[in-house]
Amino acid sequence: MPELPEVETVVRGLRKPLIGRTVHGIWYDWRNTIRTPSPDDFAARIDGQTFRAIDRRAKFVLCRLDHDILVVHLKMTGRLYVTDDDVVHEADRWLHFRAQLDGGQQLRFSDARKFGFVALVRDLSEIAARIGPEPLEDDFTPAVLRERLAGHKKAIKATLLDQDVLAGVGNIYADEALWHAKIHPLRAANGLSDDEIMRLHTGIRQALASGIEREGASVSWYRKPDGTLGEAQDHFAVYDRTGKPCLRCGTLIEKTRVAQRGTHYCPTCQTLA
DNA sequence: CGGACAACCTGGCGGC
DNA sequence: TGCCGCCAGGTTGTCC
Repeated sequence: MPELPEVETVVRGLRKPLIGRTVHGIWYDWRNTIRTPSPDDFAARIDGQTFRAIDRRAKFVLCRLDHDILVVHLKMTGRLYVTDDDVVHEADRWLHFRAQLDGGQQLRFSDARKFGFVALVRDLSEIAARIGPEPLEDDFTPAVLRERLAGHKKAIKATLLDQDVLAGVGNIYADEALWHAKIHPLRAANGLSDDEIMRLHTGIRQALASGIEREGASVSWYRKPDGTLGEAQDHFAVYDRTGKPCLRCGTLIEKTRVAQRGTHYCPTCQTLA
């Protein structure tokens, strides 16, 4: 599911039900779901801690407890939600982790593909050493983008997906941002003109802001914490629009592969030369 | 360093 | 209906 807009939507939806709640025990059924520390240490450490704040960094959900951070990565199919103890949730079919809360509620993590994980750390750097700048922060300027792209001569699409270069952009929003900027996904990252970098900077922020505004893209697995669909997919310019007309010029959108990822673009608006 | 590719896993979908 | 191959929003590690 989850790129920056989807994770941001999850974070916003979890604040109200989670902040102020205290953990009283955990349950899990898949060893790899708890990345660190060991399940026994995890259980002992989290017990009795209260959720104080919920934030996002890149695609990580950061649940700030009294002494630790409960970090959750949703990867492709992760879902994170709070329900009453006795509620059977539609996503429980793939439930792998649960934290019992006071007040008769539970924080649940479900993940059909089991790529996602939860972790308990003092600092995010323990599991993610280098993460690029947050593209929606005020200090992310075109100059910062130019500096981040310098030295990367591989395809701009692949570079945008690199979380060390820039935080939070994934396959959907990379395609959308490049369409907005009228840049071909195979252009060299360090070969963009100043004007193109300006357009890409705008395109990245526009694509991500639009995604957040629509509360994420429910292409297949993603749901908001309340279980309902996001609406960003109804406003894509190129992603999942193969064979449909470009919203700018009418040319049919094409799909190819860049960095082993499905890549959608307009062959007229986004050229290599 | 870059690029290709496999791994980690499962589910959904289209085609036959 | 059943089976098969392919695809999927992410990340990491390996090999050349």
